[in-house]
Amino acid sequence: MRSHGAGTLRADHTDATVTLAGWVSRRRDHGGVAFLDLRDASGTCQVVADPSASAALAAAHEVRPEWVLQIHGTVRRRPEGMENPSLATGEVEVAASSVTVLSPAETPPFPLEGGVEADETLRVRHRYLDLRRETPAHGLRLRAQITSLIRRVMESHGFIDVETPMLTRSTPEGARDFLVPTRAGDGVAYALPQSPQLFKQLLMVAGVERYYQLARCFRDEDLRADRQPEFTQLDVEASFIDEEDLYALFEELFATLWREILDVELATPFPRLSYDEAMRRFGTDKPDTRFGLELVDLAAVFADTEVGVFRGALDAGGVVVAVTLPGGAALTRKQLDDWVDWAKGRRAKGLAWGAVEDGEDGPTLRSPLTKFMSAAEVDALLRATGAGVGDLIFFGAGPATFTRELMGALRVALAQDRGLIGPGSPAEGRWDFLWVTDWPLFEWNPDEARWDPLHHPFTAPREQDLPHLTDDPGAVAARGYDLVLNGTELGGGSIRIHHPGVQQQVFDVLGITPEEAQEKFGFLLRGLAHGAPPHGGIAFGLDRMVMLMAGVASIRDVIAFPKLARGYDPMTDAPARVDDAQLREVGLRRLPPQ
RNA sequence: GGACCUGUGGAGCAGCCUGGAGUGCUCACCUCCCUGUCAAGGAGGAGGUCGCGGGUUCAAAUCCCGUCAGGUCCGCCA
Repeated sequence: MRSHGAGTLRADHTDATVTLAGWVSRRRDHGGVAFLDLRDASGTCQVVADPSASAALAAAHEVRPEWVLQIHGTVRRRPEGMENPSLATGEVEVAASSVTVLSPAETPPFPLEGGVEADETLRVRHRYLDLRRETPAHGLRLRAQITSLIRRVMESHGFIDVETPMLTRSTPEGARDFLVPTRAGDGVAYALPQSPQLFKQLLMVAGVERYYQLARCFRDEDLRADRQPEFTQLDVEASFIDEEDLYALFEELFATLWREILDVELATPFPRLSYDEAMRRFGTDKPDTRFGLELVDLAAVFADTEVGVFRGALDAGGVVVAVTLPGGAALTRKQLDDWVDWAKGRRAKGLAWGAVEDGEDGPTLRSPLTKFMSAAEVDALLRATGAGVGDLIFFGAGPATFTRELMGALRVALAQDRGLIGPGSPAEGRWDFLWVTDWPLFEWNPDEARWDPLHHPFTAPREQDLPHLTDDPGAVAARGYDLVLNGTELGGGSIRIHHPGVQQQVFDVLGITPEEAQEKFGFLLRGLAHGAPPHGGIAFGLDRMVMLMAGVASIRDVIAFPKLARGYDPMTDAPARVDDAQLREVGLRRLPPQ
């Protein structure tokens, strides 16, 4: 069928007789001579048809883009000056002796060549065409390279790939489950796994010691640019290890990936930041450290303030936090109002600001709040923030976590707005990996008036905090860790609880009774009682990883067949209505229309 | 569930603010011409429910209300 890949031909193939097969990407027909760019999985090569093979020329006149052809011909060097340096095969061309149409094609519904972005729905509906384009095709190949390397590195450390069930029961990740009713009927259903969490822990009980899997996971939640209802994790669990073993292993894995795929040498070990420090300095548990604009706590500056919103926040146990934007004093009133609106869009009551200007006796603050601030406060503020003339200070005041997260989001939005990150920015080419460590085990849920696990209920508490499980759950630190890259959470995990007793203590804090625990996770608890090794693990979002390495903005670009809003797939038209007979078989009945 | 943005021949856009004939651009498509192009070029041509519904108006792509679809974000989700 084919002797060579179109993209593999080089000057050393000169005079070789070749048979190519592939798609027409472009046709340039001059009447007496016609050029076809023939594309296959290996790349593209120019085919020339001229009157010396009149049947081939006649066929070349007829073909259209995306037709599938087989070409017989001879490789020859292009005439002097006709080389195309932008094509890998640009030194040569194939002189066609015959052109055979294997398959004609309809005109594509959107252009496949050139960088024009077609409508998302159209691209996904005709995904088999979209994947012929360079960017998505590259995404798929890059993904395969990454998974191949992952397997190589994991296996070199003795990890074995074990499959876990797709049809299982609800796992405690907290997201909505996809349910799979079955003809067992009577209101029972499987759930698709949100992650293989419990299975991998049981594999540790089983003595596997080193498990990994490129595991498909399912969560029935709303989509985002970096979130799909089904996604793939590099899922890992190991016995007789601690945090340091994991850090070293994955620093090696990522250094290998970046070296072999991107030709980038990562600095290891990766920096570490405690959760607490991340929240204080960056207002997020996944800090982007490629730029400054760090948060500054102003509690000391405004300890005795008469600024109402600051006073109120501090008296209520909250915080006052600043972000300084260098050169921001030049922002117009309209731009400032836009930032205030941006904050209100995130449920903030407001966003105060102050511009540092040149006064008669040194820098002064131009701000709606100035008249409530003493000269000493302004002075202390400028020292605390390091703001100088021409800079702008944004203030957030309110409950600690909410305010820090707001200002952290502001910090990132400002960086995007000012071109500190993104294409063409100084941050381009930077890969800021960091571990976030020392997470709290629990987080207070004020709506439900209870403690929730910050990670999941199987995360081990730090040994020395065990006594606090009963007297001060909020003070218990978890043996958890997240890996963050350029402000994106790549993955997270923890050392797990391997004592049934500790596990029940944690359930007690979470308000899970022994009966409930038995019902939901009895199989895990029974496992832990049969000689569980100390173990821990981690899971990484493969799609996000590939997305960042490919330099694309959406994980849809690195998934072969992605879904759109509300999990809709316009290609297969899924999810689709199920007929009544099928429903009856699985013991379900349609609700009457509302 | 909410906010914002988008919806105009097959594709990408402009037109909308300030209402007046489906008006324009680039690409694709069809026919013809053309022997060195690589985003080939030239001549001609076809192709429209301006997302949908309602309202205002002498008149709506344009203004108003509703609705649907997509995107981004918030909520949600590690």
